[in-house]
Amino acid sequence: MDKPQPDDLKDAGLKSTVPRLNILALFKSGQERHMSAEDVYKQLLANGDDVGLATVYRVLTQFEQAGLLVRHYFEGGKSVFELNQGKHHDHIVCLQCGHVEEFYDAAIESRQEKVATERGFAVHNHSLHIYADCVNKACPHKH
Amino acid sequence: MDKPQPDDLKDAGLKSTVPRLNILALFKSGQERHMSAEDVYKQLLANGDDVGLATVYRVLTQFEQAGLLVRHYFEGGKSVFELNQGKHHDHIVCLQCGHVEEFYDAAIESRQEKVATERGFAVHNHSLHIYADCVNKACPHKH
DNA sequence: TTTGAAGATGATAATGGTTCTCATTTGCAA
DNA sequence: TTGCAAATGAGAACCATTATCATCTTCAAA
Repeated sequence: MDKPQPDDLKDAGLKSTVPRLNILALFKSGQERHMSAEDVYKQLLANGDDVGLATVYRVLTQFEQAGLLVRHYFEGGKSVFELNQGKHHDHIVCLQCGHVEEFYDAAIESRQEKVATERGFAVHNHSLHIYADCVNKACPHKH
Repeated sequence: MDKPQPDDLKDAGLKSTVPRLNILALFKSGQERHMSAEDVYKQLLANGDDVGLATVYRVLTQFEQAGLLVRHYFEGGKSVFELNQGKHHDHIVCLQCGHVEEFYDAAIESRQEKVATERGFAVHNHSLHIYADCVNKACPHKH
């Protein structure tokens, strides 16, 4: 199941509409894992899909609430979305080319939980963003 | 040296002006460690200082660049500043009352560095935000 | 398959945080 | 005290995002 199924939407309690199918398809295409609303909007237009920016924002938010997408608040103001693959991970963001790399470190995860509970907090979620520079050659990553 | 010294500004290469002194004094007063531009603006007005919002934003940014303040991008859109005390730390933010608690965990820090360098990144900085609920009684924290 | 109403869309206005503009004021070295 | 570069403040401008609302779709029921 890589191609968008109307069921993905149905299961999320959302009507299966053209904009929603297109947006889900875009994320599932995997070309770009992390996209802002603007990115999605432009990509859809480039694909010839006629969609409104307001709809993109709405759908992105709905998908987030439905658990289809995960939203990230990176530095820079605009939030970025990625397909929810179930498995949590954190991010390294290249300050030069904007490339986002994902990682998961069990030790970090467990220490976080420990720190929070020790202080009487019930963890909801967390975000760990490492801002760095791609070190080798001229940014091995895209753009 | 807890009261604002003109030298703090001089050392940062900034002219010693009334708004800058007031803003620095506010942070050094320690009443509120984490404040948004709006928070600072309102507090200054409440103190009887006549300042413009634009100036607050400008000064906050200058202080950040000068290393006097540290800026945080918590969820919620607006950035928050705190006095730079030299020692890095991360944050737990209560989703109910907005209370911010600081912590430092050496294990987490070193694992982060490891993860990043392993992937060919030169770490610039990072942000680790744990979003949680104060677990005991009705939010032991303020507001 | 047609139909109708709830729900979705999209153009645009509105919002909220932040930055820019520019005329006026201030800090400070000479 | 003076002169000017730097700083300030009021308001316009900006940008990402959300709200409004008239029109258009989806989909279940007939």
